Amino acid sequence: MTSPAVHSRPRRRRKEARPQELTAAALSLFVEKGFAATRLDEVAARAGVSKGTLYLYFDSKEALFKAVIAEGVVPVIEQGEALLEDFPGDPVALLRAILFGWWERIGNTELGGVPKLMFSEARNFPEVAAYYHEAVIHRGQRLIRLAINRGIDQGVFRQVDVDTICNVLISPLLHLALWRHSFASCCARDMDAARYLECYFDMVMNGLGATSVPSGDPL
Amino acid sequence: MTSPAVHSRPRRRRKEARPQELTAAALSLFVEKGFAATRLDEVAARAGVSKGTLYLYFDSKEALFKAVIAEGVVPVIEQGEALLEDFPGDPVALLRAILFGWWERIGNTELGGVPKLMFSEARNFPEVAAYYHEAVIHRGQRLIRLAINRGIDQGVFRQVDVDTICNVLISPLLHLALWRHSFASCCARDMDAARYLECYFDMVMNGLGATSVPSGDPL
DNA sequence: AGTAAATTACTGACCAGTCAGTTAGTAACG
DNA sequence: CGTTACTAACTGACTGGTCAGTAATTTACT
Repeated sequence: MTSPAVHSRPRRRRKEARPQELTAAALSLFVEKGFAATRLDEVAARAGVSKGTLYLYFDSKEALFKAVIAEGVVPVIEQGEALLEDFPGDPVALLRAILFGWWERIGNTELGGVPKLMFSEARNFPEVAAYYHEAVIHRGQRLIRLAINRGIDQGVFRQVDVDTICNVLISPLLHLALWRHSFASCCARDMDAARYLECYFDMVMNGLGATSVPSGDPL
Repeated sequence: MTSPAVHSRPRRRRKEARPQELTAAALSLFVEKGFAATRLDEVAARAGVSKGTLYLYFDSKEALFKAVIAEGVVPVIEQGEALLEDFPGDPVALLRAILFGWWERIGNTELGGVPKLMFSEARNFPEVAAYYHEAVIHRGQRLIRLAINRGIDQGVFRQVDVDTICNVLISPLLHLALWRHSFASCCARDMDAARYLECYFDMVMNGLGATSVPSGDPL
């Protein structure tokens, strides 16, 4: 037989671990190069298998996309919901925990590229977009809404249009994440994240008319 | 404007008007379908010519992209700079004019799709991104910065991190524009723009500690 | 006629998805 | 423990379609 280098070919059979390995590889590449520009050959190669194998676990490129979201982002939302469930601190600390937690667990990780991915591809893949909207956006909005409502009920925040302000509040965080995965690569000065976050949160608390602004870090 | 092709053969020679017709068609399609998903055949067809003609005026798809920005967005920035030059009102009115003007002239028009386009493609076309950053983003940031500085100088706004807050302030507007060109298509409820803008501007003014008259420390 | 403007037909690279074939692992038997 | 028989994981060459960019040709205006 042809017998190519036998030494470095593990070529194990790993039915159990494959899907996670593939979605992890796909996440990296999608975030790095965009969905359209990522070839399935590359995804497979990074996961250490061939493209054919990828198709044993996922029906299509789109199905892989959906799996990336389900494996990567949805669990973080669930963590957030758990946090809200039994949070000890005041509403300001809660809101800070949610917003800064988003940054730490999504924005400032590889997952921070997912919002860009979704904005870019929502129109091309409406089914994936609908799933993301339901499983991530909607639930994320709910988290912020509940935190603000708690603050209003306690008289810590002034009366605001809660449904609308959820989207305003998350905007600067999304913007920072989008920036990092687009212009930051090619335009010299990166935004200073810590400075940006403090400036942002300070303005938001003033904007909400927060009556007590603790400086301690809840996370 | 153009005589609507009476089936037989318009096939006129219109060297002067072609570039604008082509960039206009390209803008529509890029915004509608994304850059990668837009075929040059379509762009040419919408402009009423063939693909070969397109290549008489633009060297490549990327060159067309750049032209779309130069023709579409840059002039609006120039308008903004003219506005700043001789604006009669107070800093609050100026900032409102800039931010709401952005929405009216960019966000709420076809051009509102350009930020999404840029975030999506910045990494794939670093040269275009660099041009956009220099000709649009940088100059836009400067507009907001000058307005805020004017407010701080007059004691109308509190002291803030001006360089950073420019990016925070534009975020919700970008977010609304991005939303409209992505999830809005497939997820039932569109955001109510007027309501969103008022809620946003109200929060921002509170966040900046805006007062009509210079006064003592509000906190 | 001469030439600028535009069209049409073509090329070559690219890539999602397929499938006939290969190999790693495992069980059954001696 | 070794051999054989079997199965499921895996492979990679191939297909069919797409599309940016080019070249040959035709049309319209002076």
